[in-house]
Amino acid sequence: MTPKDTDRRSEILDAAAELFAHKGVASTTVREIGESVGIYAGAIYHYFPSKDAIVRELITGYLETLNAEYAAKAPRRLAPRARLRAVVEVSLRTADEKPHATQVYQDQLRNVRDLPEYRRAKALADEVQRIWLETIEDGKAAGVFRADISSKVFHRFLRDAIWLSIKWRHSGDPYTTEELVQDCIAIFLDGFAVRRARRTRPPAPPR
Amino acid sequence: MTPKDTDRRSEILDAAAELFAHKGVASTTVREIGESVGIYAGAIYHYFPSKDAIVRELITGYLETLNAEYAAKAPRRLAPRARLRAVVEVSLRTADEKPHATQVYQDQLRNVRDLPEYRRAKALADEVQRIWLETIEDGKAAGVFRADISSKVFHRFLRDAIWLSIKWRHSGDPYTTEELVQDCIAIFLDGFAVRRARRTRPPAPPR
DNA sequence: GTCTATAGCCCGATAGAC
DNA sequence: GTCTATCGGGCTATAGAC
Repeated sequence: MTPKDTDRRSEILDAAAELFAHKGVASTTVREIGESVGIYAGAIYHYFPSKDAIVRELITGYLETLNAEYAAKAPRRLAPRARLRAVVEVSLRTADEKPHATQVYQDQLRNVRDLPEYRRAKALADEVQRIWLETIEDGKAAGVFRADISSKVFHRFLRDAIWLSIKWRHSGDPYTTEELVQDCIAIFLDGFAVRRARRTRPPAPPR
Repeated sequence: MTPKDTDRRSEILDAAAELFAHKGVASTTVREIGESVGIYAGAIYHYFPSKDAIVRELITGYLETLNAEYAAKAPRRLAPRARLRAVVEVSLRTADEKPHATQVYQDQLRNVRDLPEYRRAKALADEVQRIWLETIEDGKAAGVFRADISSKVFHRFLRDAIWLSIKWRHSGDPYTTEELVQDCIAIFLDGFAVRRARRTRPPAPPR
């Protein structure tokens, strides 16, 4: 495959991602994808065997990046609070860098997770969940997270809040990802209620 | 309109809601809606002028119910913490009672909020948001909620966590709505971290 | 009020020229 | 590698019989 092919391929992938994220996969036509990169619909099929193959590649690529980033930036040796912060930060930064793929993943996974073509995507998604739950369980075992709330419930609340943040951010906000990470950790770990008795621990160091 | 008409109409509405929620609006055909109530596609158009009119009625009905319940169960005279709890509880119970309409609303609102046919739905959605923000701002003014976190950010996190809970619940869980409300309030107000210094206030009274 | 039948349109995907 | 042209099919919505 020549470099030109690679360029064109990823051009198509990017254009499709943007359309899918904006209008939904079902409502986006192959013709529209072609138009937005300046070729005819038929030519798309020179690079991808089907429309669904584009969706699949977007989702798989997103999940691969996410898992690689978790492994690099949120290793198990970190203290639970620091590791959870790292997991949150990686998730938000990845959503920042690949907002369209993130959106497509969230919109589509439920519809496709049981299809045999998506076996690999499902395995990658399961690994993401495993890392989240391990982080939470380790924190409970260390006594820094509350044992009276189910790990799965906490995981889902936090994950959903993070996922959906891509729908209300990027509107030209001055609100940075770093601020979002801080607010996220502040709310989910320390709560929105004003504390009667101040905690003795200093705030988490900036990174 | 005879009672039989009314029955048939809401039968169609319910069947459509279930299909829309499960497969997405775009991927659900009018034929399928007809099949699931035992009539032909053409007959649907005797009750609704278009497929979109069904979607619109579902969304508007959901938002009307939600606003009415807020007014009844979460009046402004409640203390901020109690009112926030009531808003959360009403939101979760309404999602429980109309899971399909809730899902359709969440899936569709972004796509349709600027369409003139959805002016009324948008106004109702704006009122929902106004109540949430008022509750949060009142709590800040009373000194029971943290002033260092943006009300909008907190609102979005909490709202998204609640909304998405319909996607992972109702799987025959023994986990009740009441437990979910409690966990939700516990996490979002008091945080998931173990507290070094115990709060002097007793736990919120059950209702 | 519900049926059958179909108009009219757009879709994903393919074939073959260049 | 991209074009033009088109196939086969599914869609929403309509028309007219009963």
